[in-house]
Amino acid sequence: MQDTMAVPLDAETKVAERPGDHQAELRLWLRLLTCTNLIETEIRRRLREEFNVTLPRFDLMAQLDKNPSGMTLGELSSRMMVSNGNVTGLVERLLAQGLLDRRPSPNDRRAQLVSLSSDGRRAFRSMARTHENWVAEIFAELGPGEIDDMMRLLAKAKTSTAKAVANRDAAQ
Amino acid sequence: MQDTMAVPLDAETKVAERPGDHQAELRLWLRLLTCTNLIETEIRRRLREEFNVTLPRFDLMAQLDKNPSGMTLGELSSRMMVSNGNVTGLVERLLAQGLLDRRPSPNDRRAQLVSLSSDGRRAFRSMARTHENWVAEIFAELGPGEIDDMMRLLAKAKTSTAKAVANRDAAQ
DNA sequence: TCGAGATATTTTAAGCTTAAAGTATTTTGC
DNA sequence: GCAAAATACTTTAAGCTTAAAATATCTCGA
Repeated sequence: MQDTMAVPLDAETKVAERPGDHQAELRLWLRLLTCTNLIETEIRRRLREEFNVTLPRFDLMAQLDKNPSGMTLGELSSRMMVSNGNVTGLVERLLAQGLLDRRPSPNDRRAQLVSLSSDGRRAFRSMARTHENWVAEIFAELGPGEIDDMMRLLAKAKTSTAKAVANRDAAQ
Repeated sequence: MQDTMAVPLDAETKVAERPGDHQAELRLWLRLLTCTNLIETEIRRRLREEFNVTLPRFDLMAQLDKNPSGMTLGELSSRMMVSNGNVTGLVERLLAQGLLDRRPSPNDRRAQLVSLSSDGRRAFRSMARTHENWVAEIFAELGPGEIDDMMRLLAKAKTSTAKAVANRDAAQ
């Protein structure tokens, strides 16, 4: 029978061949999204309540902490996977708070380099230590083996998604 | 030695006792967030490009499709896990598009019932079928066993998070 | 029944986010 | 060199999101 033949189909073909019957994947996506949102909401709430900071600002500061020599807005944009215009606004607000320093790029008059100010670095280091403990608390019930399993499964989901994105891009 | 004693500590205590050394959890959270955002961005893009609809509007319509007799804004708000004010705006925009019907609640003059209009239902059914195939394509490289594993791990992460949230709430 | 508290919703102010268009500068190919 | 293309960034308009305050209505107990 057609249905039981071991024809090697690529993932895209498999999906196209069997419309309907994707409940398992749909439930997985729903659960993945719900779970991630649950954690993200809690972390946003704690950052706001304990440090009066937003998650995007925290993330931007984390990038700068890893790059002490400074980054351009374009580098921040691609590392954070957000638009250029988004970074423009975030940097403005962090500069206004005195958490960032800004200087012109020595090579390129279009670009500017931003880095953590000493206040910014001090604030970030303190937040990061606490943040790490929050995350550990949130995942406390997962054992080391389960963490490894999840890392592996997420890596696979990521490459699977990348292929779907590539398929879509190829089809215009 | 203290470090090797098999003292039964609950998750919260374990975290508090060993500040630092939570790299594995931190990397897991980063990967979970990145992977979910990758998928979410792709789905948002396809919804916009193929159907000119946003993810929040699609989600709201999905709730109404599951509840054909209509829902109050408050029910929508709690099912979607977003604020009341958020739902007010989404419903306004969907009404303006002619995708929703609205009527006063028969019991409660404060509340209103919204449901999909016939246009809305037709549009949603069409989008939902395609959306299901997108999700299947995105997770195509995961086998049934891997989907089950991930479902189980996410469920565990969810209960673990719920406990962390409860801990935090208990501490004010 | 009356008033206090609860509930359903809206409004407001602030911030995040994007796509698209615009500006300034640099790079590239001839 | 110089024009065209690429790049770095900003601006704009639109939408999403929240917390907090405000409004309207309902419920419940004395």
